[in-house]
Amino acid sequence: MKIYNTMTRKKEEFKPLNENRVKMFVCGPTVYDKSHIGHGRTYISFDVIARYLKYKGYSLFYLQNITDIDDKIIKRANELGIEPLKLAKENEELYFNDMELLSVTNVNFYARAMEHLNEIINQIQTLITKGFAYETPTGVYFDEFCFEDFGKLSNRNIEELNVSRVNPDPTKRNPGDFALWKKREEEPAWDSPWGKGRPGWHIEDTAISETYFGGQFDIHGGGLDLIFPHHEAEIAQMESATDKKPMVKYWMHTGFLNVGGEKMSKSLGNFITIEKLLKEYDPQVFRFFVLSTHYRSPIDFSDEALQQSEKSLKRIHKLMETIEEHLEMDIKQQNENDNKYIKLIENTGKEFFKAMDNDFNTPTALSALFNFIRDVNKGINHGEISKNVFKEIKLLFNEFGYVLGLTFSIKSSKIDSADEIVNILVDIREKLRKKKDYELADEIRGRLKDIGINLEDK
RNA sequence: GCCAAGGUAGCUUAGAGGCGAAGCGGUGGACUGCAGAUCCAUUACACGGGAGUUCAAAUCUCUCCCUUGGCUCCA
Repeated sequence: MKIYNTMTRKKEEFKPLNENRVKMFVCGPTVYDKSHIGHGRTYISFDVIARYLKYKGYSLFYLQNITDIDDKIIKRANELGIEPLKLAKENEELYFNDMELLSVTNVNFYARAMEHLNEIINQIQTLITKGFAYETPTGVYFDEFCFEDFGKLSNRNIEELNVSRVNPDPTKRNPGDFALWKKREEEPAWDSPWGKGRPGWHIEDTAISETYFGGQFDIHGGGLDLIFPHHEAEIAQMESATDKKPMVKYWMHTGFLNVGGEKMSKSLGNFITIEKLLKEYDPQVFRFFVLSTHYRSPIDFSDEALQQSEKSLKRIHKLMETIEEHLEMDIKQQNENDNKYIKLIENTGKEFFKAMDNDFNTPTALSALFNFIRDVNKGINHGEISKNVFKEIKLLFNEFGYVLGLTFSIKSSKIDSADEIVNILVDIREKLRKKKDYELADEIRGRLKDIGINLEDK
């Protein structure tokens, strides 16, 4: 299996540090607002990565942090007139809820920054003791020039990063030095050896990952936007604090989600929350949409694209439905074509997993799946498929479904769950059709359509 | 300016030296009282321009053009 490593900018053979144990850390959200579809993209991608690692037999521990205190949270909480931690808690719950709806279910542990204050303080203390960090009247800062590798992940050089900065804090040694601890008197603030204040942005992740993983782990992931400065700072902190290099064996970053070709932002008015998305689309449709593009590529969100995904997904569902029907029918348990189809099933599996092995290439995996669907449909039309083969096909789709986090089984149609009154109308219409009274039958269909109920004859 | 990712059929996306991909759409057909849905078949000069390397290039090299993102917080 190969994974693209942002550090080396190429695909590398995946070998965990410790036999088949895999430690994966992915940067979680700052819970100052509802989550948006960009979060959805990133966490769906890592969910599939997690699923596939498990499927391959790795013993995975997937850790994610939750940033529950920072300037944005405080600002927003002040605007709303509530406690910052309360705001964080509320948004965190919404986040969990969104993730569950999107079938993002493989994080083993969520670590909140505020529940790791001791670890954060300890790590800062270590950095000061070892001479990487220094205290000033405004806070504790990391001295970038003490870490010679600074910039290695984002491919920048430290001199350039330290020339022009707008209004750098004059107490800092270098303009680019970043805060580990911000001294603040006003609430919310916590006690520390350097007085009251709160942690800087980058330190929580390394304090948390060191706590649960030690100084080194296999995979660190996040959105593309986190490479600089966030991940760069993490490397500097962790490798300086522990002296272990490299901190992370494989750095993985997901591409951006754009809306209508533009970056999603509140000022552009194209900001879409997951909550809003799910009012219009089935979560599975969004998931399929995300998986139809490679995780590192940018993906452009639009209604057209989502509708296209909806149709594609339906093609899969339809086949599953047809298979269920055939399993209930009186057809042969096996037949002379079985070998041919068993082989087809095997080859499809191979192709699918080969694509997944190649840096989690879900679009190619899906194209193997659709080729398979075409061949199976053809087989069904020719009456070539036996019950045994149908069962095998079902098993294969279950496997695919597990890895992708998609449910391929049939959904109850809207008619099934419709009101009894609608069912009565449908029954009457059936009788009219048998009597060939199409005029009245069509009127019923037409009027049901007017109120949003579509009837489709078998 | 610096760093990064791109330009592939009408659209959305894979692929990365040789065997012309997937989905959506278009067209034709099957099915249907009709419509729809579904299925099958088919379609498309596909690889931004130019030069080079090679027996062979969408894939490698050079060059030019264009797009997007980052360089302050951001998944």
